[in-house]
Amino acid sequence: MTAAQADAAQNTFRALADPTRRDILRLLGNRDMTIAEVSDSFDMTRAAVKKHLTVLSDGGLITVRTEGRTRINALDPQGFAPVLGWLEYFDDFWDDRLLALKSALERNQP
Amino acid sequence: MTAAQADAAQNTFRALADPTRRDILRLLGNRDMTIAEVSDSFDMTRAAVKKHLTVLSDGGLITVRTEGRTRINALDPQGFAPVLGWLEYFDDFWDDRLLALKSALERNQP
DNA sequence: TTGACATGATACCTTTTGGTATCTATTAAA
DNA sequence: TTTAATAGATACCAAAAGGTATCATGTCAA
Repeated sequence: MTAAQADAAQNTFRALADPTRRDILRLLGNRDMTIAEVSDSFDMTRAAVKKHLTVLSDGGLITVRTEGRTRINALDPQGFAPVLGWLEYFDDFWDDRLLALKSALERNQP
Repeated sequence: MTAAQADAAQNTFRALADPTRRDILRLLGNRDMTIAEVSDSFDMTRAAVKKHLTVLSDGGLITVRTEGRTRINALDPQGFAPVLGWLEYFDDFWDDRLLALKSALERNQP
């Protein structure tokens, strides 16, 4: 792994470490949103949400496009690649029992 | 997702957010190790490594067993389940192009 | 052009995090 | 039974993280 790739992975892992940011990603999985729209879902100031969006952008997990005076935040699924790549190192350890557990967890999620 | 599951996921994501801890997991993927053995691979005190191991244990990513006066740290692959489960929420977004990218990343990793 | 709206930027505060230094407890061996 | 090795616990420190408040900037509309 190159140094740049390692940094990218670090930014991505860091972005995923905060529960608010993970919730934001789920929101953006439903539809693109402005900062104001994202902020409506959280009990914090827009400035705080903006900081989270910046971290998510640094992690490559979202992209932002400007439309007039609004800025639209969109999920970027490719941003997950560094994490998936890192996790694959452990593929040998994931047996059928673990995959079953993973599926069970998935079914319990909203 | 229950509150307990959410907490477990948080502890796991937090454990993965630090590059030293991700390196420790890779080390333990090769073989089980004592704290002293893990410490040999890093330029920091055993106390610092011990803290990282505690965070990894809180995240469910390693288990510890006592043998005489040594404590053996071992990778626990089941600890990845909350992360894999969370990531699966985005499965719909992972198209062939992304999977190809993921494979490319994997090939470049040591 | 004025005014309202959507956002960005900065300063500041508190808590958490990653680290060291130091002390204590337990276990194996001479 | 000393003595050395392995590890846990605690206090402490600097830096980073998450948050608020405030001000500046750009854009649309009357």
